[in-house]
Amino acid sequence: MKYIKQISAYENEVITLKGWVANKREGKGIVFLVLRDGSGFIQCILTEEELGAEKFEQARKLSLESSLSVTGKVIKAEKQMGGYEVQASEIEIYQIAEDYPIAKKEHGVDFLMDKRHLWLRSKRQWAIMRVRNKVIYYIHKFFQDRDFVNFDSPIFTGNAAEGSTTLFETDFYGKPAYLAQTGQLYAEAGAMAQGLVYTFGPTFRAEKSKTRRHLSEFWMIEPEMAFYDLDMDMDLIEDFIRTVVMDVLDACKTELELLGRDVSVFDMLKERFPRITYTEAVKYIRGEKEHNGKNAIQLQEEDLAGYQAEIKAKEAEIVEREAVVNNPNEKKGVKNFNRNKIDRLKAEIKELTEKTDNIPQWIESAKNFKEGEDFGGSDETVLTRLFAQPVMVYNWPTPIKAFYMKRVEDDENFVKGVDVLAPEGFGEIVGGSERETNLDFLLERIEHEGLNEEDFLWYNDLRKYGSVPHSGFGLGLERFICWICDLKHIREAIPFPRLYGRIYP
RNA sequence: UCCUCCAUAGCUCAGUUGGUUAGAGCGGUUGACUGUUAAUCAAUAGGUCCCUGGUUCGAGUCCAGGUGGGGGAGCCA
Repeated sequence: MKYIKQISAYENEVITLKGWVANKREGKGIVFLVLRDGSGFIQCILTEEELGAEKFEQARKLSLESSLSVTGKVIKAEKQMGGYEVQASEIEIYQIAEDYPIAKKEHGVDFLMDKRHLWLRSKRQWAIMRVRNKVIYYIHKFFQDRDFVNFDSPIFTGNAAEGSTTLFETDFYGKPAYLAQTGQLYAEAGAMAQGLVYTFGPTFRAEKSKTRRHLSEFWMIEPEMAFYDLDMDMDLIEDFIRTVVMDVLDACKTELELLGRDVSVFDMLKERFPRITYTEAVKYIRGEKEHNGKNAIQLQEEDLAGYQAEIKAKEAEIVEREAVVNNPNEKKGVKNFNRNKIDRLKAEIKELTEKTDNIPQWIESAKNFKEGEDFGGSDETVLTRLFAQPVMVYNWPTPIKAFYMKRVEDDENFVKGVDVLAPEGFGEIVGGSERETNLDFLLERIEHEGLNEEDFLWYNDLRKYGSVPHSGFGLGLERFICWICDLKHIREAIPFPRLYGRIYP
């Protein structure tokens, strides 16, 4: 069996490929077929001359997503994606597909989400899933290369690990149980047994969030390291992000090109990531402190003006193109082309308008940011806009962070947590901390959070039997993929997204 | 839970200050065209205008409530 991915090895040879019709165009006596086999896409040329009248007639009947095998000669074709095409001498049809619902035309998200099981076949989704696969592989490789042990945490848990988030409740032999929102506490037990561990599994949050950054079910990677302090933790995070991203860029050149991802933005990863304290970050957000002569508030205002100018330009273009469409002497093809362009421009304007509607609120909230609050999505965007690299914000106010984070020496108002914010507005991709080892402090925080102390007896044991400084972090897989692929919405980063109000398919 | 926008053909969308028979493109079907890359030409089929109620001589259009969805806030990875 031969696959499209290896096509270059078979130049001028006759091979057989098996796959599906991704696209088709016809002329008299000739059919152009884009075949996809999962490993890639290739154009096949089916002519009446080569196939004979009967087979050619079958070929003409091939609908989108029909399954077939194509036997033919591999020919170099510079113009084609992948550089080759197949001159077919024989075809064997498995099935002529029914009318395929996903057309070549653009579709709305709601429609595509209902057809997610088919949407996954589209080029763009295909590329994203391939990148996801490599991201997963290189994350494992990163940790395995450094002798971390993959350590699975349970999915059913008897308690909420962090008081704030809403969890999915389920019935566990008559007792209430929750789907895990994090594996971290269990990873800590693992680190005390293995030294260096990482979990890699699904987590669940029942937040009624409707944003492009949230999923109800997502995959998280949580390393936990014995004898690591916060600085060592941050060193590892930086090494981790740099290594995995570089590996993936190298392994997924075709896919990222297909996605139109500008990979040059990742050159900055070679430089050290900025590390700033929460207190400094607040000053940047409010526009009180500048970085390289750039002020966060001004940047937002410039962005807003930029978007508004873009909208005006697109509106002007629509007027021009509408004139073409309304010209009775213009050719039909030209009119259609312009009509399509207008459709797309309108969609783009809609998106830009959403941004321009939001930015003023964001600026307001940034200006009025109160010290001690957590960052909102917009505050993160404002902050990351100042730096090329991912930004590490550390030493957070105690009340807004989880109970298990270690207090900063001599200042109980702050804890040794770190959030890593991805550039380009992709938001928080990593959250980590050094863990509290003082049992009294822990008990105090557990009580303060309103958590049930009995649920944490086992966790507290870790502080009684050979307690050591230790740290870890959590990476949201889908957010990481969004950043690497430049995805607008997190729902594209996972095969079957589970989000508020959606469980089908 | 709150703010905001939206719902018309299989899909993407028009639909004027409320007015007679609701439109276009794509896709489908049929035919014409040897090399196309969402761009040829022609013909043709295709509608519970999201639901319920109201205003009106008359509602796709206005009003109220509901349902579903997009974006954002909160919360978070």
